[in-house]
Amino acid sequence: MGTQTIKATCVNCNVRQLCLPVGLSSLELEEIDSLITARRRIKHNAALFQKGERFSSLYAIRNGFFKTCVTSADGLGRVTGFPMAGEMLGFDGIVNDRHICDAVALEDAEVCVLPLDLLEKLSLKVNPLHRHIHIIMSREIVREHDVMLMLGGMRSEERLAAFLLNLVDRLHARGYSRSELILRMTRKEIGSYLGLKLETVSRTFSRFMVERIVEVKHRHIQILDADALRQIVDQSSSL
Amino acid sequence: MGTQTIKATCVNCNVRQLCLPVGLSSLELEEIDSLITARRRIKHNAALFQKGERFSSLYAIRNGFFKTCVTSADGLGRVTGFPMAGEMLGFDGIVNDRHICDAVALEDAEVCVLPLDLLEKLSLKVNPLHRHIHIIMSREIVREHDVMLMLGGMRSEERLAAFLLNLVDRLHARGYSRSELILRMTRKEIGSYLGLKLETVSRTFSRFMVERIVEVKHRHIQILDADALRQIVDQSSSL
DNA sequence: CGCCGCATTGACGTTCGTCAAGTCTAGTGG
DNA sequence: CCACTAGACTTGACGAACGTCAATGCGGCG
Repeated sequence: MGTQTIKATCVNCNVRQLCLPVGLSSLELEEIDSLITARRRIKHNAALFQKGERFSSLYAIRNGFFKTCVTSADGLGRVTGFPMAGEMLGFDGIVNDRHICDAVALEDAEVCVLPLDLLEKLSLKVNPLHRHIHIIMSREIVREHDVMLMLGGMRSEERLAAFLLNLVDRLHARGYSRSELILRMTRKEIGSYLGLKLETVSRTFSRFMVERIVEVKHRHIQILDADALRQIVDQSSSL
Repeated sequence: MGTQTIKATCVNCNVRQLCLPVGLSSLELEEIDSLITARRRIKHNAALFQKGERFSSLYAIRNGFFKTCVTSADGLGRVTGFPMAGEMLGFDGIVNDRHICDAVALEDAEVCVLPLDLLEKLSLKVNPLHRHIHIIMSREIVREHDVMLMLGGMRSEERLAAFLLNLVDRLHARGYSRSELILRMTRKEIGSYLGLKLETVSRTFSRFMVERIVEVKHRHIQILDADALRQIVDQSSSL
């Protein structure tokens, strides 16, 4: 089993164009590699971290697909995001030194562990890194911003259309088709993320099928008319 | 008019316990003061920055009350936050070098201008500052996180209750009453923030009055039963 | 093969949005 | 000082969108 011990580095990572090291020189890249103290494999349905857990590190997803969710007191939880390979997790934990949500793998996954204090030390040396962290956090702020706008002002069709377009765009940036995708999450999880009940998600999918906008076969989605989806998103109601 | 030129510094700022300098030594505090190149006075209804405007600086609110909003294509906009004295603005602009929303003063206000590149340079010298920026951005991520949960899963009463409690808490941290407040925004702006129509906001206020939970006289709010409000928030519907 | 979780579909109820009328308030100018 | 007005707010009647409850279908896994 010697092949299993091939060192996983940023250099041989297939999402290095999307992840933390974008725009760094190969020298700087090695510095980052040196800071990654560990990688963790997370099995399907296992948690990378959980609400209340002590914060110490950020995580970069090397491969796999996650959901972030809060499992509220009443038992049921709410999904707040679906991060995928090349994206970073854990920023919620910095402010109070504890994570405020769970991160659960929706398929077997692997992440790079980035201890924040090491990252901060390193960014004293590697100058672009400094700005880089700010950019990634700003991106997360903007992402949540967009979700807020969606949740506050869109109706079910608009939400689901925006959701599908967002997913397929991000997948396309990772080399996948821009018209086909496999959903890694249940209708309930989609609904939770979109602020809808699972039945509404299901009905809306059905409506899209009738209108020949998408082809839905359980979790396999084919986008037949991306322009129609974009049009639906754009007509998002005022408020 | 000599008194007008008194230098405004962090040292004599009455929100220094809440703002960027928390936890810094007086020496470090002076460093921060040296980095604040300018202060800006923003008149009621004027914009501190606007969507599309080039990003260069973060802003710390010295006094006054703002709303952040996106004025969408269709004319009407959506409010995404109500930052107040001691809080920071502008993180949305870092990622794409342009602001993605407007920041508008809801009363005459004054802000400290913090150019990001100077801030980054300074945090090479002043070590705690480094972590501090991360904490403040993390706080913003968590704040938006909470808004997402509200917008996705709460009904009108729960949203308004959460809104009032949040406002009064933040005002209390600034030395104001924990049971009385003056709303600086219209019903429409509240509704926009909460994902509700202004009529619904008005009706919900009325219901709270009937139940003797709050006393509402236009924009003057008196909280009669904070526990009842907290109870309403806690029973937020599942999903 | 049978079970169980996920998904779809239908009938019905609730909540909130829409439309509209009318009130209140602060600000303006005679 | 007061009438006038515009904008903010309140309230009511109605309708649309989504949630709720329930029955049924489907597929994967032991």
